[in-house]
Amino acid sequence: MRFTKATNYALHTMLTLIAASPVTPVGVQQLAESQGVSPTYLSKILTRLVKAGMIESVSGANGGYRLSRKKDDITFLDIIQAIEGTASLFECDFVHGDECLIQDVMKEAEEKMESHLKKTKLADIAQKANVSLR
Amino acid sequence: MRFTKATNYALHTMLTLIAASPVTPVGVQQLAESQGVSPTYLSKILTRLVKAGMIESVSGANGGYRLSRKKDDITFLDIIQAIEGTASLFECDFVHGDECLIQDVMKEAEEKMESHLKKTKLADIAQKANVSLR
DNA sequence: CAATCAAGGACTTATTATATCTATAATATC
DNA sequence: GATATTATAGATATAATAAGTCCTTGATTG
Ligand code: SF4
Ligand code: SF4
Repeated sequence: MRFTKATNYALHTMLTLIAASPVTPVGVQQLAESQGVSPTYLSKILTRLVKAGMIESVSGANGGYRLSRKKDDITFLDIIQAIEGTASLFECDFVHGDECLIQDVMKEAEEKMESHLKKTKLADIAQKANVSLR
Repeated sequence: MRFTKATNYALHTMLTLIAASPVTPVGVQQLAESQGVSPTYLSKILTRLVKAGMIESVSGANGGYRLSRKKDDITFLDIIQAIEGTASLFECDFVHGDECLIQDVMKEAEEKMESHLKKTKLADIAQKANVSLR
């Protein structure tokens, strides 16, 4: 079990967008090039962020993507869940009674992780270091 | 990103072994049947637990698997790492300087989860409820 | 020795991740 | 209004990993 590369791309793109102008959109071409990934693929990933309401897209010439929310509202968890989904990391087909002690432990562990990802805002690290890719 | 089914099998098997006799081994046949998984596949999984030193195997007739450590030494994390490995959940090909703020956040989040899995012993829940499978 | 059991290698199948390609729709600029 | 630019979306392709099977070998019991 690993986080997907898509999550990695999403995080880096968001960092770039946070550092960029909140008005002038950045094209996927440019975003993709700096990460060494194909524009079409990155586009698919970013569309999920759009649907999650974190960024907005601008079609047409000079179009691209820009933030839709305030920087400070965006957490690591938001981005990760937009890409990876919100399903539990530990899935079990059966249901043994209302409560399962195994799942309880696993879920609680997961929540510890999510809690940290939720309280860490992307803007926190964006200002600390302007991450230069590649 | 999800935990694999192999981890699920490993956890359930360990719970069974903890509840079972520490001397008389339990055959993989029996362990597999109770979980609805093939014996050969489960065998592969259990071999990893053997190599991790948590259980020991007994070949030959009336053979099988039994605990090698004390119950109280075995944590969720032990089992999970024996199956899933210990690699970081968030991998990045590049190395941008000694420290990367993104990886710092992700690693710390991961450690929160691991910390909980490490402090929870399997024996804790084994005694609470004798999990009956299926 | 014969039956029983785990270990391990080679292989297959299923599922998911990681793309690519093409067509379509929206927008800006001229 | 025509053209270039750019995101969206569906279909498809490839790669990687998970999940499972099969068969052989070697250890142990009785
Ligand atoms: S005990 Fe819990 S984790 Fe195990 S099979 Fe039952 S519901 Fe699933
Ligand atoms: S900034 Fe960190 S996570 Fe991003 S590419 Fe560099 S090392 Fe990797």
